[in-house]
Amino acid sequence: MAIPKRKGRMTTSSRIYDTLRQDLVNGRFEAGEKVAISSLKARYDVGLSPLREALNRLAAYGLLIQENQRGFRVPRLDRDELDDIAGMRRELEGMALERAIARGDAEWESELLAAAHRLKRADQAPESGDEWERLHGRFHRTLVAPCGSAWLLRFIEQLHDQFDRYRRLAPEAPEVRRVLDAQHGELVALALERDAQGARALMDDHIQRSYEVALGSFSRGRLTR
Amino acid sequence: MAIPKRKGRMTTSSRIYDTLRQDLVNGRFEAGEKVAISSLKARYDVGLSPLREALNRLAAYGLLIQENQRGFRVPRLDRDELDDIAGMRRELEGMALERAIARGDAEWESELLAAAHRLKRADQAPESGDEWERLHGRFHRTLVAPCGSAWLLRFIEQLHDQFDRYRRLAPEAPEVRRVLDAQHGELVALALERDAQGARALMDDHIQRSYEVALGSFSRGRLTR
DNA sequence: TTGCGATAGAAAATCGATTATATTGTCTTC
DNA sequence: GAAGACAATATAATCGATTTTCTATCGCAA
Repeated sequence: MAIPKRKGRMTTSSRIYDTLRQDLVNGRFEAGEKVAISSLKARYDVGLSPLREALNRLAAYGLLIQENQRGFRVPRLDRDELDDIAGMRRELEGMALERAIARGDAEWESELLAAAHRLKRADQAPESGDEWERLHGRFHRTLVAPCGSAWLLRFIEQLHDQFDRYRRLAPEAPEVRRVLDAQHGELVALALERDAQGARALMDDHIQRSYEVALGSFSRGRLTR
Repeated sequence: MAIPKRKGRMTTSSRIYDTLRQDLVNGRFEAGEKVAISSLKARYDVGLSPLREALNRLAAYGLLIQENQRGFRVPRLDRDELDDIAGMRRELEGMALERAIARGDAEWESELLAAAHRLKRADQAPESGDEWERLHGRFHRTLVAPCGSAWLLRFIEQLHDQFDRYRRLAPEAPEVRRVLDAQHGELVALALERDAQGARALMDDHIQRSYEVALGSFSRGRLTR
């Protein structure tokens, strides 16, 4: 068995990239805001070079907008773009889910059950929102993981990050939240039954409802920072 | 080789990004090769900072692999990955084409005809391969442009770049090339007739044949640099 | 031999300072 | 007053040098 590589191989660049990505997805920057590089330098206590490298990566990834000679901006929240992101999520995650159901093996079933269980426990422990986010992302990743297409997974990941920018700013919607949480379990059930059609339909509905929650980012949500 | 200065707001970073992207897509670097930063510095006659920023962007875009503390590598050419890329192209470009046909207006029809005509002329003038590549890319972009989804277009663009890494290394296939060239015209005809089904089917076939050409990158093509 | 540790050299990552560009504010002119 | 020119300031981009980390090689012991 191969020895697991040292996790410690991290550069300042990569660390700050991860941190900034999280902070951008979680709405810790005002949408549309100009990102003053020197203020980030102070805020995260890093040098210019690794910081700029991280910003360049984030711009290529789509979480920042880069304008030559004018630095970086946080993308605006835009209703049409949210529609686009949600629509693409439906298409791509539906596709990925069907394939995953066709290809996933017994090990996948186990991991899926585990991921769903962890998420369910987090649903009921409302104290740690960040932990819930982590497990939620992980559940959705696990669901589509064996779809067989690395590029499809990559795109889905990217869309999730974009989508979450909106969702995390939206006001809480406890009733919808309860439905969404329940759907996670139903998705697992349909996946285990290998009901691709049913699962895809449910995923579609799941994303649609999430989208409706995320739409809230345009009303009250924007102001509650 | 010096980086040509372009008009407009351009940074060294952006210039070298464009150049490197082209060079990577066109197979001017050996697949799997480790990219020695200092050799690039000499090759393109730029400083370390803008070069590293460009490399970071390219890694986030998927044309390079970044390994912490070990710099950058050109991704290997991998048969399974080519399958993946071609498959995703079929899915996404098919989807985009259907939507474009449903939404494209008269102006789109004009631009499409123009793009197809320019490409056709380039087909018959085999001297300038780079120009043909430019017009070919432009034609395919025009075809799907009014699909209505910026993210879909973004993903398609990215997949094209990935696909072309393989295609440009593959040996010439004049007979298939002739078929592919003819299909461009047929695609325009079907688009103008608003035959979404037919156009999608043809696009599927078009990508499939291109894929078969690109497969050649695994035999002789690899050596013809 | 084979494996281990030390080490010199190479390469990547980062820093501190400089240069180039954009932005802001002020003054002038019409 | 509004528009434009200019200077002052702020910020982005880049450079040259330094620090850190990897990698190849060697000597030595089992």
